[in-house]
Amino acid sequence: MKLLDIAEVSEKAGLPPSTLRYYDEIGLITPAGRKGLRRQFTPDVVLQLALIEMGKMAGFSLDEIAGMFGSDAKGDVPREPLRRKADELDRQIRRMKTLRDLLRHVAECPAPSHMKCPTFRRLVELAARHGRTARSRN
Amino acid sequence: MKLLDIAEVSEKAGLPPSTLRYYDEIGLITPAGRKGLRRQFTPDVVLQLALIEMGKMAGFSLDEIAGMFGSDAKGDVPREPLRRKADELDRQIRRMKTLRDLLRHVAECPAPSHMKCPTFRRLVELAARHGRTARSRN
DNA sequence: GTACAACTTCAAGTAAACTTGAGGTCAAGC
DNA sequence: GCTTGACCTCAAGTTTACTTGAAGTTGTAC
Repeated sequence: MKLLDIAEVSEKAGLPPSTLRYYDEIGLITPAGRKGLRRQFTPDVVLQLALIEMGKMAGFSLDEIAGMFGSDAKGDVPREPLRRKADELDRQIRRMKTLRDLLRHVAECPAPSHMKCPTFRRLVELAARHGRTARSRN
Repeated sequence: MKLLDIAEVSEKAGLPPSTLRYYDEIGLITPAGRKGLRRQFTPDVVLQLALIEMGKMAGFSLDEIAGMFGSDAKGDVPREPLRRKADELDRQIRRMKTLRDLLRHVAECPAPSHMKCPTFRRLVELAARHGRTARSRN
C-alpha cells in the first residue's frame, strides 16, 4: 500500500501541513509510520480529514470529533452519545434551514428595518422556539 | 414601550450579562438608552440575540453576523452576499445531513473499524465530494 | 438618607485551534 | 559526498469569543 508524505496529504485534503502536524500532535490523526523523521500517511487519512472537516462545520470541537471517530483502537465507541449527537444535528439542521430562509427573505424584503417586517419576526420567533424546546423531527 | 435592563435580557435570552456587554461593545446589539449608567434594551433585542445564536451555530463569525443584520442603520445590506450565504448554508445543511447519517450508522454498525465498513466509506466520500465544490481558503 | 444589590468600566486572563519562526535533520539528485 | 529542499521539533504568537476581577456608581427599599 502506497504511503503519502505530508505534502501530498496537505494537497489532497486542502489543509496546510502545520494543521496536519497539529492534528497528529493531539492524536486526531496518526501517521502509519516515519521515513527518517518524515511522517508517512495511509491514503485513508484523507477520508478521515474530510470527516473531521465535516464535524467542525457541524460545530463540534476537535475533542468531540476525536470522541466520535478517533478511538477506533477498541470497539468501545459508546452508541448512545452518538445517537444523541445525531439528534442534536437534526435540531441544528432545522435551525439552519430557518436561518437560510431568513437570509433569502432579507435579500428580497423591501422593508427598511427587518425588525419591522412581520415575516422576518415570525421566522425569528419560530427559530427561537426551536432552539429552546429542541422538539419534533425533520 | 417597556425597556428591559441587562438582567432581564440575560434571563430571556439565556446569555450571561458579560456576553451582552461584549456584544454591545462590538456593536452587535445596541441599548435603546441608559438609565444612569445602566443599559436599557428594547424587547426586540431578545429576538436579535436569537438570530445571533442561530448565525453562530451555522458557523458564522460575529463579524459576519453583524454584516448580515447588524447594519440596519442604512438599507444598504447588499442582497447578493446574502444570497450567497444562503446557498452556502444549503451546502452545509447537506453535509450535516450526511454527518448525521454517518453518526447513526456508526451507532449501529458492528464493523470493528469504521474505515473498513463500505457503507461508512461511501458516506464519507459522498460528503467529501460535496465539501470540495464549496469550500476553499478563508 | 443610607445601605446594598445590581449595575458600570477597564484591563487582564482563558480556551480552542491553529500559525509562525528559529534552528536542526535527512533523503535524493548531481 | 555534498548540497538542497522538504521535512522535523518546540516555543511562542495569533484570533475569536468571551469571562473574571478590581474598583467605582447608582436606583430602589427601608
